[in-house]
Amino acid sequence: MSQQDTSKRGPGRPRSAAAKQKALQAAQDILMKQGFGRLTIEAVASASGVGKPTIYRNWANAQELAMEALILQSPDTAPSNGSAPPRAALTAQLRRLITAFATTRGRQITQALASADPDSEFTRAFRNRVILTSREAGRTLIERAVADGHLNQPPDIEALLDMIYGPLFFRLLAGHHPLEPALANAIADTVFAALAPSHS
Amino acid sequence: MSQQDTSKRGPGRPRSAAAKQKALQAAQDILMKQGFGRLTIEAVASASGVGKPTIYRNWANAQELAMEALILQSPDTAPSNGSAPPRAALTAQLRRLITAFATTRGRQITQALASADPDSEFTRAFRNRVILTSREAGRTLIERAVADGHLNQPPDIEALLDMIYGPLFFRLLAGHHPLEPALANAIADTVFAALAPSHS
Amino acid sequence: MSQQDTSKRGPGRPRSAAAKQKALQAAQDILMKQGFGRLTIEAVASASGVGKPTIYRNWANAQELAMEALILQSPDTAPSNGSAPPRAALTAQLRRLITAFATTRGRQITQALASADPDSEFTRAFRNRVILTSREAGRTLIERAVADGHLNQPPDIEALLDMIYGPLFFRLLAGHHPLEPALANAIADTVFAALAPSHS
Amino acid sequence: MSQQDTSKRGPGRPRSAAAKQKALQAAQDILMKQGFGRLTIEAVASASGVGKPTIYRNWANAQELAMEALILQSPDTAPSNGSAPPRAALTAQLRRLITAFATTRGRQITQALASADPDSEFTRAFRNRVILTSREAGRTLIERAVADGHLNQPPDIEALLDMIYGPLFFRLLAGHHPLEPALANAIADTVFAALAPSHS
DNA sequence: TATTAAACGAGACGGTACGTCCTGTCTTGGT
DNA sequence: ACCAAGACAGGACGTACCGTCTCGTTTAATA
Repeated sequence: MSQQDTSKRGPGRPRSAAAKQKALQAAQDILMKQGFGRLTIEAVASASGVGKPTIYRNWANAQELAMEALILQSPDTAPSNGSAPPRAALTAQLRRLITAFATTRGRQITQALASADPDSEFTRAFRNRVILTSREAGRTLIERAVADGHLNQPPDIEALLDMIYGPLFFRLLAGHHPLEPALANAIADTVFAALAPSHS
Repeated sequence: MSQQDTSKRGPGRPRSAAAKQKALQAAQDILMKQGFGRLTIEAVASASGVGKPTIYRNWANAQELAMEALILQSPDTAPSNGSAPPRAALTAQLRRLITAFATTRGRQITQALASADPDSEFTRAFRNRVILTSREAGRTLIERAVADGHLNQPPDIEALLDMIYGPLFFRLLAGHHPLEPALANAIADTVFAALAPSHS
Repeated sequence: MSQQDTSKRGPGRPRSAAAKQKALQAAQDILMKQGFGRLTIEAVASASGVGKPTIYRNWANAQELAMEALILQSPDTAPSNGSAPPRAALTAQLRRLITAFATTRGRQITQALASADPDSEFTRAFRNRVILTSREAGRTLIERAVADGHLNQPPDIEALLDMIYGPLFFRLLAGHHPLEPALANAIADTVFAALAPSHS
Repeated sequence: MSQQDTSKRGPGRPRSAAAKQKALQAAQDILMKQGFGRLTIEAVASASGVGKPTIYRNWANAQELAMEALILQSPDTAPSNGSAPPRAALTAQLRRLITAFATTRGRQITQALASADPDSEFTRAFRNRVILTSREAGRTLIERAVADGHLNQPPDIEALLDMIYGPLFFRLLAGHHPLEPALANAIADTVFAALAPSHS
């Protein structure tokens, strides 16, 4: 009888969800108003009224806190709607991503990724939630298009996905070119041109 | 002739090239042995025997110093050799980039880009030297291939270039997949498949 | 009654008396071995193992720290023993002061007084503890001698006290003449000559 | 063309008295407007347009420069006018000193004396010019009064002089009491009471 | 219901690095 | 030869955060 959880929890006061929430809220505010570089534990503690040790109980350092705050700000990593034709679906998803990232948040995500320990559990979770969901949705989309005969089987799906989603982060990171919606069409067109079924 | 320069120089003792060089050398050592996060002005000053004010006279902060040190470490951004067939030339260039970036240096470059002020003059120079030379070499390569009839004219050359070079930085930044040489072939193949001349 | 204090203490970790003590000890050592000019916050921090911010939490600057260290070094500003005849008591007190000040400490006290903010609370405390206790003891001594008929009432007691104790600091400050025990007798004799009761 | 100019003058450019004067003027300005603590070599160089090495050629450090600037500001160390009765002459001299020192300058003189190397030649000169001229004038005054029978021979003239002039510096240094003109009378009266000829 | 262990806020702790200022010395080119 | 300008190595300044550690005060599960 699956009694939910064996409830192995020591005695004592449980962690306060409210404190964690207040800290996250303050972190989001600071990210928006002051930027990634100003997101210090001290600033969050003083802005939220939460004690520093409580923050350290929930996150190992400011990067982790920033990543969790950035995850919460994720507007909607919702993948493309299933029924649309594949090229339009991919274009639409990329367009949504570009719109979502072309703000301060996009830059902050690259900063978080660059400064975080790449092997930490938190970083993995951040990557999954913020980047890889879209990339996995893209994989699904491609695979379905292949199955439906709209595309040839790509020889290296991982490389193809990185060619689709990499340009966004490249522009955010290097800043050599603005992150414009037109990029979405160009990417989708190139992918579909490269994998177009033979005669069609 | 060759009057070189009329030596327009303000009064006062000129900056010491030796001091700048010592600081850069120390910065490179620290980058290699301790990583980007340990590259502090204090550490460079103490390791190089150069005074802190002298360092601040040459660079506004540790990021700029790191960027200049990373530029100097650039092994060879030499573009592809001209005479090879275009696809092989692109593959070779990407392969060389991947080899050069798959070390600590690649990660450090993303960290520098992510943490630096994107509008600073120094950042612009860093971008040009470290990233855009390769990207521009790619542009030349593509344009020549188009002119020679090996490729169709791409509708958006900027997007195409970002699809070629973006995946490298994407993998460095997000770490979801290792930066392997096989990526070079996959990218080049995809590009040439997408832009293959009509009948072929 | 006299409920002493209900232990009014704010929240948070209380200041560490040990840290303060270690800093003071190091400050005293530096004063003795290297002099007032070498008493820097950095030196105290590094010699005592106390963090700089902790030092700044207790003292606003090196002068204040120096003053507190000098107070602690006060050997004994104990006033003269009551029962002696007044002139001998004054001579003895001056002699003790001269002996105590004719060392490095005397010079350091003038340096501290000269360099400190004259209106700060700390300076006031220093003045009271190091200088004015002796001066007030002198006042008591004079007043008792007047009451006992050994002296006439001086017209300006403040000026008289400064004539008694000023010469010591004058010599320490200007260095035109060494601070010798003979000065004690000369001062006491002059005072008692000036205020000798009429017929005597 | 550049005919040498055989005007007999030592080789090389002569030292500029103007530069020294400009530096001293700037030092005085800074002393008046910003105080002793702000009198740095850098500030003087930048305010006066004189190069730092030139300043170091004339003074070994900021204290010496401050002392020379303070000497120049000496309003009038003129001793008392000879013909007046001795007590009035002493009172008048003390009054003038008190007026001159009760400004910022008095405090600055104590700061200079306290911070300077007591054995340096410059400090000796400063002491002589700023302090001891008055004190020697006092000695002359006392000695003449003794010779004229207005005073008894003091047993320790050095101590007596320090009892006369010490109180001024004591008040400047310790700040326990303002430096008021009334002090002049009190001191003179005490001295003349102590050394009044026997029957009077 | 009382106990009790852990979480809470506050804030001090030892540190590290910051970026600035000043020191006293040393090149420069100009006069 | 001396000047101004200004760069140099060095070192202290006072501040900001780091991540850890007491404090005294809740708070809620357990006993």
